[in-house]
Amino acid sequence: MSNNLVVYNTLTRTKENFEPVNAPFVGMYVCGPTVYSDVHLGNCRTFVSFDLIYRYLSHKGYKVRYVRNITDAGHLEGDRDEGDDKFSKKARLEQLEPMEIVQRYTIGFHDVMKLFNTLSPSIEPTATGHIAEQIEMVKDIIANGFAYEKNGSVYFDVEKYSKDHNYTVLTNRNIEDLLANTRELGGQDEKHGRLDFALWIKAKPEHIMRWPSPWGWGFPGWHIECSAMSNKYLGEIFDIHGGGMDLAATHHTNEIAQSQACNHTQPAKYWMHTNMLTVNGTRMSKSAGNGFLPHELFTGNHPLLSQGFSPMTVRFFMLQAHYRSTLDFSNEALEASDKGFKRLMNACGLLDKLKASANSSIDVASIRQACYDAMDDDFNSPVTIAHLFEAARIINSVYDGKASATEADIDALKTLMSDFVYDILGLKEEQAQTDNITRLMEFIIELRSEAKENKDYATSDKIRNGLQALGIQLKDGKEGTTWSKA
RNA sequence: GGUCGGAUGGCCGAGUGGCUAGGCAGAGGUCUGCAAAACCUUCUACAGCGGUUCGAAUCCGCUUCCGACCUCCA
Repeated sequence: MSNNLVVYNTLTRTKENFEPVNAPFVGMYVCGPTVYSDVHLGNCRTFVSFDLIYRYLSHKGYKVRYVRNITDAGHLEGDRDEGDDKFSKKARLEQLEPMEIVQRYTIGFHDVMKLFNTLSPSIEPTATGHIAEQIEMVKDIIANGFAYEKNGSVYFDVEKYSKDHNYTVLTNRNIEDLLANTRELGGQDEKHGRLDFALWIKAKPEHIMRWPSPWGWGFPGWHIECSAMSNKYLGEIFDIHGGGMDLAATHHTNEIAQSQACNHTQPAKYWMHTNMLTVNGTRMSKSAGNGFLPHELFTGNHPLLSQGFSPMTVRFFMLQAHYRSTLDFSNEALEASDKGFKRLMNACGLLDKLKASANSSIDVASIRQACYDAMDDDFNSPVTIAHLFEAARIINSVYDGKASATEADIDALKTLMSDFVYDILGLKEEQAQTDNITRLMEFIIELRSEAKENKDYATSDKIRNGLQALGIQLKDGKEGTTWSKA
């Protein structure tokens, strides 16, 4: 495995050489979804981005343990550590058990991830499955003097922590400014300081999701689950901790404080944050109500869309932007990606039909190297894709007889596309063609060819136009006719 | 208000001191029974104003505009 990879680390705000704590093993923790409603495209972008990272690290030979949690408890409506648990609230609204909510949306999440062709994480732990670990961690933090219990709840003492540690290490903010600008606390608040956050929350009588603890019946605060589970499965220090950029300021900042207070070490060596998907320049989010749901996108059933876009088109669209850039979601941009994606996949489909020559007029090795260079530069998928389009152009040229490739060149092209398009970018043919359809099309094309040879263009055009209407495009080339889905 | 990040051609989106990003759209051409596809050629850029430099989209300063975070949110 070559060791040229650089990754952008939010901790240092620079690109750093990627040097795993314990190579060739890599531990990667990504904050997963809160399963109280459908995932929207913005959520999906983050998971597609980390899927790319997971795939590339694996391709380079690292043995990656990829942990992505499911948050199924403890996520409150507001971050003031009061108000409703999201699951309890949703359960009341829909007259269901909280765990029915969790089950429904967890399955929905997995279905969507599968459509986007993301690989499953190595471990997908749930918050409710790790209550004991969270309680243990809270106990340790109390024992270390960085948390206090008040009326059955436990809070993290941020001001005390910040005396010896850099609480805002991720966001580089000034703690005094934070103190000055944080909202006023409610009058009944139990916290010592206004930046303090809950590690454990006492359950109110009507609260359904509750567990026994040394401090009474309650439930864990949102941030502690990730600290406890990453610690359990990846150790006190692991390589990559990731999530959406929106999590950096609060969730990840608090995770670092918790781990530091418990284990005396920062949990992750590299913090990676993916940028937001926007709609008309504004962040797509659940609360803003501008979220696209995957099925709205696939069916085109949305006011901003003229047509449906397939999951692979959307994945390709996402990969055409760098993961740290915002990506603006629009019908026009998706249409462009749709066509580009089809062009790339069409070239891949021609690979088996290329004829080898004795001479070569192409240079595959330099394209392969350029793809690696791009991916090594903080997973720059858009540049990688640009180089793959160069490969596609070459494949088309060879197919047209306008460039020549040796047997070795063709093998190299096949390997290149297999490695980068399928394995690393995680793209795939939209629908595997069944043998029957392939044979059927061969038969139809043969009939049409006969009509053409007889100069019966009325028949040949009727066949072509009829297929066009069914969404199948015929293309007459020098080597015969090929077809694809329009 | 505080912190941070942006502003690239018709659209999306890379790029960071000198060398074509790429995709889509547009124009011309080759091929073709005609199409489509493909291939070749080609037109639209670097928010504004200063500064540094032999040279800046790229570095610095200011201005304008936009966004994110500071409330749950990937």
